[in-house]
Amino acid sequence: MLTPFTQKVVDIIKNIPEGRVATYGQIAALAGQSRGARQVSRLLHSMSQKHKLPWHRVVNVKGEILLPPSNGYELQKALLESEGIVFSITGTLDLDKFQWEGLSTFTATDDPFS
DNA sequence: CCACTGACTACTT
DNA sequence: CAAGTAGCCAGTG
Repeated sequence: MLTPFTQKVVDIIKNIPEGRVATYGQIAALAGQSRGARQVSRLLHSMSQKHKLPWHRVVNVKGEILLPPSNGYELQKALLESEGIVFSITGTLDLDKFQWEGLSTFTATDDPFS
């Protein structure tokens, strides 16, 4: 049995639109845990396999990939670039441009079904 | 059930 | 600006 928090995190991640990214802390906050960033990361690890989550759209608050080059960094970077995300020379991406607002400012923009 | 671990973040030095 | 510290809490054995 998983907690409601977990369910919500999964749902939120599944709702991240292509070409956008969200931070762990942001997702945690949307799920009701303003301090649950670490749990989000854990959930990503555990649930992504079972729920087929777009874990590559989740980055840290600096807009950079956390994973070490030997464990998926390049994969995530490639996936994000294929969705339109552009990385700067420092290996980070522009959160000002690509960070998902989380259903607040977008609302009807990318919600054709709902 | 208890203890350990961890794709984090914010604050402080 | 870089490094250190504390808080957070669900999964797994």
